[in-house]
Amino acid sequence: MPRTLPEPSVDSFDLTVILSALADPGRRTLMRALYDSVDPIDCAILVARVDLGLSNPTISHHYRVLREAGLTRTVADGRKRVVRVRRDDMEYRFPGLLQAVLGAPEREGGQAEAREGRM
Amino acid sequence: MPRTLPEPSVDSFDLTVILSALADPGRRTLMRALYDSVDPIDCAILVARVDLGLSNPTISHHYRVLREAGLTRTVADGRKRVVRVRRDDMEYRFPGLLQAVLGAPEREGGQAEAREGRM
DNA sequence: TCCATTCTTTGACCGTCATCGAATCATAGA
DNA sequence: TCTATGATTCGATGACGGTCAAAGAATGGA
Repeated sequence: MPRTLPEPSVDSFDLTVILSALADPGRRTLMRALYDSVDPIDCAILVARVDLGLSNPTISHHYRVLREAGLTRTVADGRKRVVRVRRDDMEYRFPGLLQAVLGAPEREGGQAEAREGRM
Repeated sequence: MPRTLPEPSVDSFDLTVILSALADPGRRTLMRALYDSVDPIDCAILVARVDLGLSNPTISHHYRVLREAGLTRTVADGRKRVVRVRRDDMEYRFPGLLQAVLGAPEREGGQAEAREGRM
């Protein structure tokens, strides 16, 4: 029987907590991978895909931080953990934030970008 | 003679540094006051207006963090410090980020907001 | 030149955080 | 029931960050 792990209600989102959660590069990497996918993803598969180079306890810690900030929803089903971004809730409380944080390149010319106009 | 205090070039903006800078409530308060104003503001006047309840060294520290992240530009003229948001640079590197962070209410029903539709 | 004012830097303190190894827990399968 | 597997918790450690008091520039005025 799947059970949803503890998470804050959308009304109790805290911008400080959310920005602190997004301030970590590893957590942003997880968020981007989740953000690109519409469907929920198996935690283990996601981790294997992005390869953060961190230990299992640390990964688990990061998942928890994201979930307790309200950024993700995690459903435990047996030994499996399925996670997804709380898009609607985030959009309701902080419109455009996820797109601005996850959509922009980390550094100048990071990923494939438009790169036109403006000097 | 006015001199601009050291700041990063727009090409060396670091999302981790910027989000960390914005993760502090006091710094966000400063940023909002700056963001609402089009013209540069005298640091002392700004601080007096928002009243963070912090010591002078701490305020100075926060100003420095914002500046070194690339969020603000500070010009020293005599004993006066004039600061403003680097809107264009931020918009170029992280479009929509400042609006998303500074425009949304900190908590549910924080400031005067639309509050319509959506349950 | 000297003093008073204002901001910054320094140094220290303390709490928080990222990280890992080891131990613990929970579940699926034999 | 027993065991193997995957995730979490615990405990420790090192680093970072916010804060302030005290000391140190820098400036404007007497």
